[in-house]
Amino acid sequence: MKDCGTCPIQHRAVCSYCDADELVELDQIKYYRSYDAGQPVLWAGDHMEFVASVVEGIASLAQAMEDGRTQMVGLLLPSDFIGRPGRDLAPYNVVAVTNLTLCCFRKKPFEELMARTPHLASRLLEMTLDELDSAREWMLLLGRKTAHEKISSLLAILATRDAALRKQKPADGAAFDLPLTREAMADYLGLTLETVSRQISSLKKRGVIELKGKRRVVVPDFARLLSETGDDVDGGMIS
Amino acid sequence: MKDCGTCPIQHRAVCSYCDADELVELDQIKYYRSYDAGQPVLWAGDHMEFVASVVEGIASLAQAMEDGRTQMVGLLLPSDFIGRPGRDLAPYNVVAVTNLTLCCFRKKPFEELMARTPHLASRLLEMTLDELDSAREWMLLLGRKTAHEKISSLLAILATRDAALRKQKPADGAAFDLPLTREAMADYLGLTLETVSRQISSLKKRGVIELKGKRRVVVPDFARLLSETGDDVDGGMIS
DNA sequence: CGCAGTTTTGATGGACCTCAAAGACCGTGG
DNA sequence: CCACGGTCTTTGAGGTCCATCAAAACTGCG
Repeated sequence: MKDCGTCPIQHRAVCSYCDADELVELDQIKYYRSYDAGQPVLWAGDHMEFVASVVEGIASLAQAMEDGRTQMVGLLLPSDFIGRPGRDLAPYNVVAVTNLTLCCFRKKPFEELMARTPHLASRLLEMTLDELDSAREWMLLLGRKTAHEKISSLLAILATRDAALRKQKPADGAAFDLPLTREAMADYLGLTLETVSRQISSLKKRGVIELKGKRRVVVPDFARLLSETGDDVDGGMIS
Repeated sequence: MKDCGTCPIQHRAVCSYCDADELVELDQIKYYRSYDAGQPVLWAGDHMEFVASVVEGIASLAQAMEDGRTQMVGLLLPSDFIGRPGRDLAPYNVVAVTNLTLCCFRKKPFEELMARTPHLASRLLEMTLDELDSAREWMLLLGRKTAHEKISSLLAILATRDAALRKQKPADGAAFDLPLTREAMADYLGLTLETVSRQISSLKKRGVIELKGKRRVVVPDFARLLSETGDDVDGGMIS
């Protein structure tokens, strides 16, 4: 049980608007839980006895069809929220992509607390609206972008987010880890893993990116990468 | 200015949890506004001076790329909400698909009211979570379904929603209007209008649907239609 | 009727999927 | 240390679904 005062996501999580009293209440119903990379957190249809904030690591939210086709519908990063007040059954599969630490809240008391304090509810509304925006952004990618643009967009987003973690803008020469396997990227982008691999090879061959080892990506010219995404060079990204 | 007491969406709209006092306050900041089919409501980047509920008709929410590729990211039906408290600029194009009536609230006072009353905020949270679910459902369709399954899914959803309007389950022989042009369907499904047309012709030829005139669709065997969507026959649809 | 917008249908090509095999990486155990 | 298996990745060859280009048919309307 970690202390909220040293929590790395305290300023962005669902509890970020809470005052000291509310944090005390939350403290009483929370517990930490960890998962190794690859482990499932929830299966679609599971009964959920908690809601949670991602403290560290990355989780994926995915839907599967009966024949095995899979579409990732969200990447859960530190401070993102898992679960929905008022809902019992998990609608999607949640899997730990990297080693993962969650700050879980027992669902029932969390819902009661939410009904009593507007701080939790209003922050959750903000976060949900943000997620809706990124889901819609992703719909454009899935429906209208080429394989080439899809990969470039994903890399641009990962680079941007990685820079944001250090409170910077993505710069030329920026390097970041690629936390996803080819298959996970394919499931996120609505492609096959072979196509993902080919497009990455092509970006590498054309000098848009460089690979240091298998997991580290270097972007020598960020504007060049952006120009491959199909988005407006300036705007495009909302979040 | 219509009376809330006779409003057709009073039990589902953002104001559905409001008590009489709150409705009085809302009444003072609201106004009706109508659009003909095809008319734009908002362009991406516009300054928004109102938020609104759809009272009657259908609007589309769409993103466009510079080269003209367009992806619809939402269909706004009666009781759906337009706009986001706390945001100034419209992120998407909103267009009236059919004749459309909105119940608009001046944005600033609406935000103030929302900060004061949890009723509005909690209903909006619910609605936003529902929209997030359908956006994610749509991501699976866009990323992983075939053209064939996409069209079938759209028709199944339209049939289901139409039945829900009369508080029924979709039944064999159910008929409904197709409010979208081929192009609008294509933009929603991430296809070209030619592909949409061909798939509809194929469904018609195989007897899965019948067309009465140009706009009316009859579904002789609803289970048959569902089996063409690629979804679980039973569950699949969340909303 | 003639015209503009929408829809249908046809022919062709290309982007991406599928199937297949080889190569890289990594931990384990002999 | 190297062999070995497992997982992930790359690369290749071929096929298919859907986009593209093009034109005809249909619809509604002045």
